[in-house]
Parts: sequence; C-alpha cells; structure tokens
Amino acid sequence: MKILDIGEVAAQSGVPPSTLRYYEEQGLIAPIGRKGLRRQYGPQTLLRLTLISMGKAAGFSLPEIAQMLGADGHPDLPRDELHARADDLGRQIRRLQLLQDTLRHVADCPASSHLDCPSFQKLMRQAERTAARVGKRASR
Amino acid sequence: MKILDIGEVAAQSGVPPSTLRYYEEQGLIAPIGRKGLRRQYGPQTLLRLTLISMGKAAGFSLPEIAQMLGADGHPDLPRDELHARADDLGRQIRRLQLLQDTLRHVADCPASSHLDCPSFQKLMRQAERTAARVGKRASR
DNA sequence: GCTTGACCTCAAGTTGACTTGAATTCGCAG
DNA sequence: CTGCGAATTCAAGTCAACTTGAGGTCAAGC
Repeated sequence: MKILDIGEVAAQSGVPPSTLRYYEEQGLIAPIGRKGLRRQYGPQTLLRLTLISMGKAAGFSLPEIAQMLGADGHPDLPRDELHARADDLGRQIRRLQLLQDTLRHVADCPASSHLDCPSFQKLMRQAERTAARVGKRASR
Repeated sequence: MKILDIGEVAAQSGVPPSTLRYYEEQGLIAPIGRKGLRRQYGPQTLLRLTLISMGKAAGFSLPEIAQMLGADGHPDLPRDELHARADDLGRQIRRLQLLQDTLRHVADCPASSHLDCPSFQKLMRQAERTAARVGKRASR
C-alpha cells in the first residue's frame, strides 16, 4: 500500500521526522491526512523530498524551493521565472565545473606556484569572468 | 599599483569588509601586511575570494574551503582527497543538471499532472538514483 | 593642526535551517 | 484493558555564517 507514516518517510528518504515537521511548517510538504494525530503521507512526498534536496544543493532557500514546487505540486512561478532559475542554475553549474577543474588541477599540477602555470591561469581567467554574475538571483 | 585596502577589496569583490575580517578570523584570507592598523591586501586576495565563493556555491563549509586553499595558497589536502572532492563535485553537478532539466520541463510541459508525463517520470527516476548518495562528503 | 571618513577591535545580535526536550497522546500486540 | 513504542505539540536551543554597534585610531586634505 501507498500510505506512509512519518517514520517510514524518514526511513526511506533519510530526512528525520523533526525535519519533515519543520518542512511542513514551511509549506514544503504536507501529509495527505491524519490518522488520529499521526501524519499520513502519500508516496509523492518522497519525490518532493528528492526535489527539495536537489534545490537545497543548488543553493535555493526553503521559501524559494516552496515557490518552485508549489503547494499543489505545480509551481507557483510563471514560466519565465522558472526559466530564469534554470539559467541561474546553468551558470552555477559552470562555476562548479570550473571549481572541479581547478581542484583537479591543483591536485595534479607539479608547478610549485600555480600562479606560474599557464593552465591554472587560464582557469582563473575563466573564474574571474563568471564571478561577475554571482548572487544575482539571490539579490532580486 | 597592486596594494588594496579593505574597502577596495570589498568594492572589487563585492564581499563586505565585515565578511573579509570574518574570513581572516577563519583563516581563509590574510592581508599582506598592515599600514598602521589598516589591512593591506595583495591582488591574489581577489582570486582567493573568487575561489571561496565558488567553494561556497558548491556547498563546502568555510573550514573545508580553508583546507582546500591552504594558508599559503597551496592546498592542505593530499592529492587523493582533492580528487575525492572533485568527484563529489561531479555528482553534485549531475544533480544540478537534473534539477535544471526538471525546472525547464515543468516550465514547458503542458501536461496538467507531471506524474503522467513520461519525460517527467524519466527525470524523476534519474533523480531517485542520484538521491542515494546525498551528503556523503558532508558526513565524513 | 584639526576634522573627517575610512578603518580598527570586540562583544553581541541576527538569520536560516534544523534539533532537542518535556510533557502528552495514540493505536496496536498481548 | 494495558502497556509501550512511535507520534504529537510547543518552546527553547544550536550551529554556521555573517552583521551590527559602541567606542577608539589614524592619516590625509583643508
């Protein structure tokens, strides 16, 4: 059957009950009903929790995630806002790739000062270019 | 000339002076010296701040970033630790791409319930697969 | 030579995201 | 029924990452 109580949701998602209640307070998730006092969750909740965790990893705040997911399962945001978020995400992804490259570079490059190494310099030039746009979304 | 005082660093990096002082306390950056009481920064500081901001965006804590950057500009971590971090970053990047795809999907897909839409379902199956590994690094 | 504005220190406050604890209350196993 | 483990509420606590404020210093321009 498909009805889960809070402990099962916690076990399957890895998110503790206290956090699930907190998320409910914040409007991120909602039980499908109650049995007595006990919250009963549908299986879509697990999916939502996955999306919430991805959103957090992307640096969105809980209120932002709540908007993107919408109370009902459909976003609260207009299409172009969603695309704008996706665009932000694209920039974010590029920055992380750059960081990844940089990390691998410093792990492997034998040059004792990276400031001398041309491939490090190239990474840093790119980093500087992407740096300009940091925090744009957060500040709107 | 290449010596900056805290206000100039703040202006060029967008990081407020209070935060620069806080970062110094946390061992993330250091002035090249003082003129009287005033901190004097070299231009490498701007680069470090770029890397710090990328590290934060990737979800690393300030102490983790401090290790990766090292006090001297060279990482405090062994090569394989750095590669492990880069690998984590790769997983993180994949999750963000998935979120990006999902966002664009819900922005554009006309199906009134995404649960019905096969391409949404496909995204969610992938999401579930990546979900398992969440927070691995954080928990070590 | 004195004012002014940018800087300083240090302690305390704030915010977001949770967690913890105390005091109940269910609901199912025996 | 009875007991007990899993849930519940609500207030308070915690932690990381900063910010703010009070009170002081300093050097550069008028």
